Amino acid sequence: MTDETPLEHERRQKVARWRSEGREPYPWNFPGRVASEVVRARASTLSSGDEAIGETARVAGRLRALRVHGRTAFADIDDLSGSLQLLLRADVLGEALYQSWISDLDSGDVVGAEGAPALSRRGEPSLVVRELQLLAKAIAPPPEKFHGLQDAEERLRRRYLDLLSSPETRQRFRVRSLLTRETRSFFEEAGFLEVETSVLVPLAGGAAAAPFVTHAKYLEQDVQLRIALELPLKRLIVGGLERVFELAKCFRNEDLDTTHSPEFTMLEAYWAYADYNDMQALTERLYQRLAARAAALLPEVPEAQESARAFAAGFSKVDFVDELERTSGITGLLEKSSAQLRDLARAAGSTVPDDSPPGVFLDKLFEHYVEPTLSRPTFVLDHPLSTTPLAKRHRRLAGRVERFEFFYRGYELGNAYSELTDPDEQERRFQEQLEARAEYRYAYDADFIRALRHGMPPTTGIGIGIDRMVMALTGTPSIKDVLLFPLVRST
RNA sequence: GGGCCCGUAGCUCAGUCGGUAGAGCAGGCGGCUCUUAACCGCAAGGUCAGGGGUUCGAAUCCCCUCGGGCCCGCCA
Repeated sequence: MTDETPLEHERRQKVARWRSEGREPYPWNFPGRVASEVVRARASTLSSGDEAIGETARVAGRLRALRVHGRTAFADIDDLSGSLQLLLRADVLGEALYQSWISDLDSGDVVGAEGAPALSRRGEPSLVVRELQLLAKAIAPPPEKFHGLQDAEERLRRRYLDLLSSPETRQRFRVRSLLTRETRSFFEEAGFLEVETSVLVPLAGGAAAAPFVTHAKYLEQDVQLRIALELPLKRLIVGGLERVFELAKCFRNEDLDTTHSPEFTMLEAYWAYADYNDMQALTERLYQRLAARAAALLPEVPEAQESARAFAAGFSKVDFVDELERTSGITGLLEKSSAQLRDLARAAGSTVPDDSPPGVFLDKLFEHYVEPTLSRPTFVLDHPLSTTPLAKRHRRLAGRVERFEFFYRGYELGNAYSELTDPDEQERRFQEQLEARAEYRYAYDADFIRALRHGMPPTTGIGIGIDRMVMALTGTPSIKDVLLFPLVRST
C-alpha cells in the first residue's frame, strides 16, 4: 500500500512476523469465553493482591491500553459487558513469551486470554494471564484513548470507530434495540399482528412528502419508495385482519436535520372497532412502559429519568384550536378565509406557497406558536378538518376531525385518528387536496378508495416516529445519533 | 435554499499582530514487577481540506470549491 502511514507500516511488519513464526494473526474462533463482567464479579470477591488459585476463565475483547512496567504489564480490554484488566507477568508467562507479547501487542488489537481471576494490590479486578491469543491484529490505530472520536463528521461516517471508542454510543444503540423489541411486545400483547408491506410501490401515499423514485426493470415502470405505511395497512383492515402493526423504514426525499432523516423508522398500528379515545389510552400505556424501561437501562442519564417521571404522570390534553388561539392571540380561527390564514402564517415567518390548502397555514401557525411550548407529554386534540384528509370528522365539533398528535420536548412523537371510512367522503377530500395544488396528486390513491367501498369497520390508527421516540427516551438531542449509519454525502 | 461557524500529525488539540509548523495520545528505541489518561529519556511523524489571489514573506488576510456543524426556511 502506497498510502499507509508509518504507524500502519509498523503494524503490518508485526503481522508479517507473526506469520513467519507460524502463528495466525486472524484466527477463526475463541471458544469458551465469558463476559468480562463475570470475571470482574468473581475478582471483586477476593482480597487485594489475591488470585483465585486453580480457577480458570477465558475472556476476549479489544485492547484499549497497555501499561508496561518492566516485567509486569497491565492491559485493559473492552468487551460488550465492560472492561477488564489483564495482568501479564514475565514470571507466569515465561521471559521470552512475555517479551514477545509486549513488543507485538498494540492498542486496538483483539485478544483472547485465559487465566485466573485476581484482585490487584490496588484493588482492580483483573485476570492473571497464563495464555494469550491474538484474535485480530489492528493495522489502523483506534481513536485517542482518553478523548475518543470527537469529530462529528467522522462519528457519523465511521460509526464503527465511534462504537469501539465510546461505551455511551454502544449503550445508546443497545437501548434502541431493546426499546423497539419492547414496542413489538407491547402491540403483540395487545392482540396486534405484525405485518410487512412493500417498500417499493407504484405511488407513495399516506402523507405529503416528496418520495424517492427508482425504476423496476421487469415492469418497465418507475416505482417509488413508500413515505408512510397508512394506506396498505388500512387495506388489511378492510381485509379483516382487525389489528395490525408494522415497524419499518419509510423514506422521504428531504433534508436531514436535528429531528428529520430521509430514511426513518415508523411504527403504524390500526385497530378495528375502536376510536381515537381508545388509542390515546393505548399510547399512554405504551410510553409509560417504554420510558420506565429506558430509565432502568440508563440510570446515569438524567433525561431518561426525567422522561420516566414525565410519562408516569400522564399526558396533558389541549384542544388544537383553543391552544393556538390562546398562544397566538388570534381569535375566530375557524372563520378565517384561506387568504387570511395565509397572511397570518406569513406574519409568523412561514414561506409555504400561496396556493397551499388552508390546513397547511393552520399547521404552520401551530408549529410556530404552540409546538415550542409543548415540553411535557401532551395530546393535541381535534384538528381543523382541512389539515387532515385521512381522518374521520368529529362526532360533535363542526369543522374538525377526531385526531390527536402527541408532543414531548417540543417535537412531535406521533399522530393518530379515528380513521375516515366513508369512501365517498374520502374521494372528496382527496379531490380537495388535488384542486388546491396539483403536486398533491400523488396522494390520490384510487385503489384505496375502491377498497373503502367494500366497507372498512370503524378503526383508529396511529403513527409513531421510532427514531424520535428513542431520542426522547434516551436524552439524545439529534436524530443522527440514534441512526447507526445516517446518509451523508459521499466524498 | 439563506445566515453564522468549523476543517492543523493516525487521534485529541495549541498556534498571539502576517515572520523557521507545536504539544499530548498512539506508534519506534531505551528504562522500570501494582499501574489504570501509568511514568522517565531519546528519536521520528505535516499537501495546515483543495485551488487561486494579496504580500519580500500566508496555517494566519481576500476569493472560489469541497466536506461538516448550528440556526432559520422547506418537509399538508
